[in-house]
Parts: sequence; C-alpha cells; structure tokens
Amino acid sequence: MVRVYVDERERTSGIPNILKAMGLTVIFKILSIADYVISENIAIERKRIDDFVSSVFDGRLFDQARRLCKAYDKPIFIVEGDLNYVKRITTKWSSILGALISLALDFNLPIIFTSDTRETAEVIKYIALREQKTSKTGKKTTIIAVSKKPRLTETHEWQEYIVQSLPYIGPKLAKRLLEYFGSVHKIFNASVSELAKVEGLGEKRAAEIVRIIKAQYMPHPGSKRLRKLTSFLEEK
Amino acid sequence: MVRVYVDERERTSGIPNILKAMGLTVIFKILSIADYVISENIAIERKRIDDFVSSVFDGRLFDQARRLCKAYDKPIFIVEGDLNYVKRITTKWSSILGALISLALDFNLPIIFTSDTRETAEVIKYIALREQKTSKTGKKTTIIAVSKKPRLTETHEWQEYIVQSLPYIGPKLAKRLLEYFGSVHKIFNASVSELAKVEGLGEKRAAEIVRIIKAQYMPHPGSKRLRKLTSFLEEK
DNA sequence: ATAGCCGGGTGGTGA
DNA sequence: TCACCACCCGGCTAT
Repeated sequence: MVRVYVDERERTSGIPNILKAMGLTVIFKILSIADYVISENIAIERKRIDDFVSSVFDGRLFDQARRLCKAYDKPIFIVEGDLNYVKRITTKWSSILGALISLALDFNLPIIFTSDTRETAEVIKYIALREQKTSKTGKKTTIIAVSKKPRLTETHEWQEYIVQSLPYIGPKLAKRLLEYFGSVHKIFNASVSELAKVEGLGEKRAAEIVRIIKAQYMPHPGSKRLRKLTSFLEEK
Repeated sequence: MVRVYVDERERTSGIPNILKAMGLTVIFKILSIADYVISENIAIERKRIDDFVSSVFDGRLFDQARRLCKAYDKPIFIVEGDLNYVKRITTKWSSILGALISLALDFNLPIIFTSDTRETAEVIKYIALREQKTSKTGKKTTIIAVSKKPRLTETHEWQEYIVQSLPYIGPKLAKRLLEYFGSVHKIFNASVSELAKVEGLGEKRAAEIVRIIKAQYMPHPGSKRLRKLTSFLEEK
C-alpha cells in the first residue's frame, strides 16, 4: 500500500483526490515545509507556475529551497503550468531561467515540469511507486521506509526545525543543542558561553546567535508597510 | 575570458555562432561524451526534444547519462524544443516523464528545458559565466538578477526567519510578533495570553506554540532514556 | 610542567 | 551535491 502524506493546504488543489482515485492512500497532515511527503527522506514541493515566478522575484524561492534541502535528503520540486505562457508575458525570463539553473546546480534540486494537476498527480504517484519498489539503484540514502511515519508534526520534529532556523545551525547541531539543553526555551535563553559548550559551536558563532535573538527588531527602515504596522501598535 | 569547448558535431547547430556573438571564446574539439565543456568538471549534453524522445525508447538515453556522470562531476542536460508538442503527439508521454524523473533522481542529473537554440546558448553562457565567477572570487556573486534583497545577512531578516519557523507563523504574523514584542528573545519567553494578544493569533495556537517551545526534547519517544544533561546546566 | 598559541585537517553548513 | 570556513585537537614553545 502506497501512502502519501499531504499538507493541509494542498487539500483544495484537487491533487489529493486524483491520487486517491489512483489508488494511493492519502493522509493529511500539517507539514511545515513540503507539500507531499513520500518517505522520510523524500519530499515534494509543488508550485504553480505563477507562484513560482513571483517567488523568484520576492526572494521566497530560495528560502523555501533551502528549507527543503535542509529537512530532506531527496527533495523534489514540481513546477506546474504552462512555461511558454510565462515566457511570453514576462520580460524577466532570464531571471527565471537563472533561478532554475541555480536551483539545479547550487541546491542539486531536481525540477519536474508538469502541465496540470492531473500530471502532477501522475508524477507524485510515479515517484511514490518507484520509492516503494526494490531500489535497483543501490543507493543507501533511499530508505524505503514508508511504513515509518515521517511524523513531521510531532513535537520533536518541530523543535529541531525551530532550532535549525538559527544561523550556523543545521540538522546535526540542532539535535546536539536540544539534547544538551533539553528544550527550545532553554536554548533561546542560553548565554554565549553555555551555547559554545556544545561540540561544533564556538564562541564566535554562539555570540552571533545570541546577538540575533536578543537584538531589538528594526524592520525595513523607510518601508511603507512599516507605517501601517506601527500605527497599529500605537492604538494598543 | 570565458572559454567553451564545443564538440565538432555541434558546429552546424548554430549555437556556437550565437555563443561567439555573445562574446565567448568557442573552441571546437572532438568530444567523445558531452557536447559542451565549460570546465574540467562541467559538461553539458544538449538534446533536441525529438532526439530526446527517441533516445528514451531505444535505450540510448541512460547509456549516455551514465557516461556523462562518470566522466564529469557536474553534468548538465539541456532539452531543447517544445515539450507541449511532444505531449500532444506521443501516446507514451508517461514513459518520457518517467525517464525525466529517473534522470533527476537516479543520476542526479540537472535538466534544463529551453525552447530554441537561442535560449540554449543563453543557458550555456549563463552557466559558463557563473562557473568562472564562483571559482575565482568565491561566493561573492549571487547572480540571480533579483534587485530585491537575496541576502539573509541582515539581522531583521534572520529574526523574521526564526520566528517564522514556529508553527502557524507565516511572514505576516512573524513581523507582527516582532513588532509587538521587540525581539526574538521576548517572543520565546512570552506566555500564552501575551502571544494571543497579537492579531491573528488565538489562544489555541498560542498554547501550541508555547507547548513546543517549553517541551522537553524527546528524540526517541518511548525508547532509551535521555541523559540528564540539563542538570549539568544547573551548576553553572 | 602547564598553559596558551598556532596550523593543519575536518565536519558541518549553506547555497 | 560541493566549497568553504569556523572549530577542534595535537604539538610546540616559552615561562
């Protein structure tokens, strides 16, 4: 039985229904990062082409790509929609091309293009099936562990994820820190010297982390949005 | 000066001329495996879409992919032509989709789609340029032509990023929380009712956030007992 | 002898 | 996946 974990936000996309019709077991969860999780290591981020384009320009894309790669060994990007249409309407096509190349080369992030939800579902099914079948590739990284739940919404996953958001902290250090301190709260209240006691984290980086945590928030100076927010605060 | 080695067979494709017109130095060679070689490790195989399709069915594709990957650290596949057209005329589109997925997942082979020779040349140039720049100057040049602010180096960017890692918190709430509390540290020390004062965040979700922040870290629920490293902290 | 300094190797992060 | 860089550790020096 092939199981696919689907993020709640994808519920309305129509893809889960197609997957069900194809005979897959769909399980809805609140996934923090990806849209579809096939196994512990394999996750798919689906983006409609228009969203993809705007995420290139507002900078969200690389954030998301970074998060995806951080959290999963085998992340996959699906871009859904008509590329040619976008080529025609945008003057900044080369930026998008650049982004695609960067995703592929810097992040080693496989990108699949599909034309509609139906095809996206097909691709997801294909990937899920091939993951379950015997791995003729022999790669040790492809753990066929569909039986084991990703448990992305489990507390400790969230804790690790939060700690990973700190600069210089990846999966390894996040776990070490949590094991050492016992909770997110304690990490965020630790002093520089306490943090630096953890193997792999020195004074310099620890100091930077503490600096950012303690720093007064000073949002974009001169931003129009700021005005709104500050006035919002004023009325409080 | 950017140099590109081009296989003799590509001479007639028109791409070398476009590259020359773009200011690159084109050197023709008889390359056994790839079509374009940018550096010692980087090679590009260009395939017109019809050739790509037939190579899927006669089995040439995977042979070539294997050889490419063996010979170069960073092989890149460019598929040139109108995908939609092929989708329409072939009944075996899913085989092609499968081949694309396999290339991406099994061979870790980045695939770039271009619509014509002009665009192929653009991509080659882009890759050649970025290769020269990154290898010489280090990471300095993020070539993504987005005028915005791709760098996450600013303190407030990090603050927002960290706060966003909390469940239920997206970009908007992250900013609001930071505006309201003034620092990451204060947010991570806030009580449920304090958090819930922020517009858009209710008691229920606030409680969940606090729970995760304060929760004891239990990496393997139910298995081995976690070492009491927290007591070690106390003596400080 | 011990404490602090330096330089090479490495693991981990970030893109 | 790959490059880079802070971190770690072992050795050396000098008091």
